Amino acid sequence: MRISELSRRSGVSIPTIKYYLREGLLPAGTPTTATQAEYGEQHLQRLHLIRVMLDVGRLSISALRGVTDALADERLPTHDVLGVAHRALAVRSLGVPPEPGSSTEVAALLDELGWQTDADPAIVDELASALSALRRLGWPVDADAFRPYAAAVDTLAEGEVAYAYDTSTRDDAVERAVVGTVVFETVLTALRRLAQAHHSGRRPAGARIP
Amino acid sequence: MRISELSRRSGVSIPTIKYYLREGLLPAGTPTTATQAEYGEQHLQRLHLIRVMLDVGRLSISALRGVTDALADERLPTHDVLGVAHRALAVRSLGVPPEPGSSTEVAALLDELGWQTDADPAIVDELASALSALRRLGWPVDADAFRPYAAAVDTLAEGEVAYAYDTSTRDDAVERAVVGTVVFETVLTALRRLAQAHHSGRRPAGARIP
DNA sequence: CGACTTGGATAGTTCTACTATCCAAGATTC
DNA sequence: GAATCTTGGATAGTAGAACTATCCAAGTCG
Repeated sequence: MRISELSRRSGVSIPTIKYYLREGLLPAGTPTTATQAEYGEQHLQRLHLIRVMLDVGRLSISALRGVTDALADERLPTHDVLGVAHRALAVRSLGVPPEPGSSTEVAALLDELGWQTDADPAIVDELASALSALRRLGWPVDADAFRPYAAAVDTLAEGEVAYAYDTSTRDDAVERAVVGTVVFETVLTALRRLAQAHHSGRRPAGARIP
Repeated sequence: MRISELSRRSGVSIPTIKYYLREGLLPAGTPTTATQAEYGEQHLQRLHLIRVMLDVGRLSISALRGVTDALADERLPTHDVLGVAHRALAVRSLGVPPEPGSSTEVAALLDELGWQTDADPAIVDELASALSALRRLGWPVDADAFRPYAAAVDTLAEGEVAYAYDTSTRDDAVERAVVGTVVFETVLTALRRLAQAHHSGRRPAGARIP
């Protein structure tokens, strides 16, 4: 198919597709003549993937490029591509600088849980940053406050990883991991807010502050 | 204190503070003369809150304004302010339009869980949108796939709501709810990613796709 | 043959979150 | 009390992100 059909079937405008091509998010089609190229089903799938990452996952174009670059590097084994993709998904500059010691505190908790703390120092820093932000706002919390949250996501993550690896090709595994991480993240947070509304509504009226 | 001290103590530049004043995120100080005003500790606290919402929570200025506007409306009881704040936090235009029927499907699940589905139709739509996005990418999922996620956040949300209401003033309760929702959301997703890395690392090498 | 399409390049737009500059009134310092 | 900040308020400018529009020469289709 050519670009106009790709645009029609994906719902993405031609200028935007050209933009994604320029940015390297979408691999170039196979050229048929000097000024024309052919696109396949994988381009359509990739476009859907891009839209989901951008719209549902709120990823930036540059984070997305990190993922697609890893996908494009044929030499990398699945596990490494997953790592790269995972790191690309996690890029978020921490606005609140972590106070000294908070990273160690978080790392100690993770050690205790048996999780590798060296896997991704950026995420550890993010947790430390969240902890520091809470303290700056006057919340008397330590890393133990994160324990129930860790417990809650542990089993979820196990199933997700199992599902990601349960496929035949490297690209499928990476796509599953990326989609699962991003989409189910919004599912998780949406459900959490609904659960909060549910429990907030169940509070007896007397417990409410007038 | 005057603006320069507020800037020094908060770490936010004077032009930015002026910007927040213009945007109505920060209430004006009490004017001492025609061209000067006095700011208090609550302004400092509000600035910290704003920075956490923007930096940790990735909220937009307009979403933040929704929260601060609700806080500023003295007539609203706690529960309503929480509702407004909650809705302001949830604004995210769903890029993938939900397919027909998917909202009903999600609503059915929520009903079964005993959660009010009418509380916030926007969040239900968001879940429906996520479901549609997954299907568009070829995942054979239905709303039941969300069940373990709902179970995981249920107890978390219960504790969070209890903590938010366990305070003396309306503003404190709202601040707790907002901070808790936003900061612990990043905690939750960061921990989920660490848990994924942990379980991915535990996979036997043979199970990895080359 | 002539209208339309294509890939590629370049420039322009919209939105968000600031940042810079200016100004007159007031405060501070000498 | 004069000279030098500082302040609050207004207005304009900036950087980055994610598109969007326009142009063009080469090629395709009826």
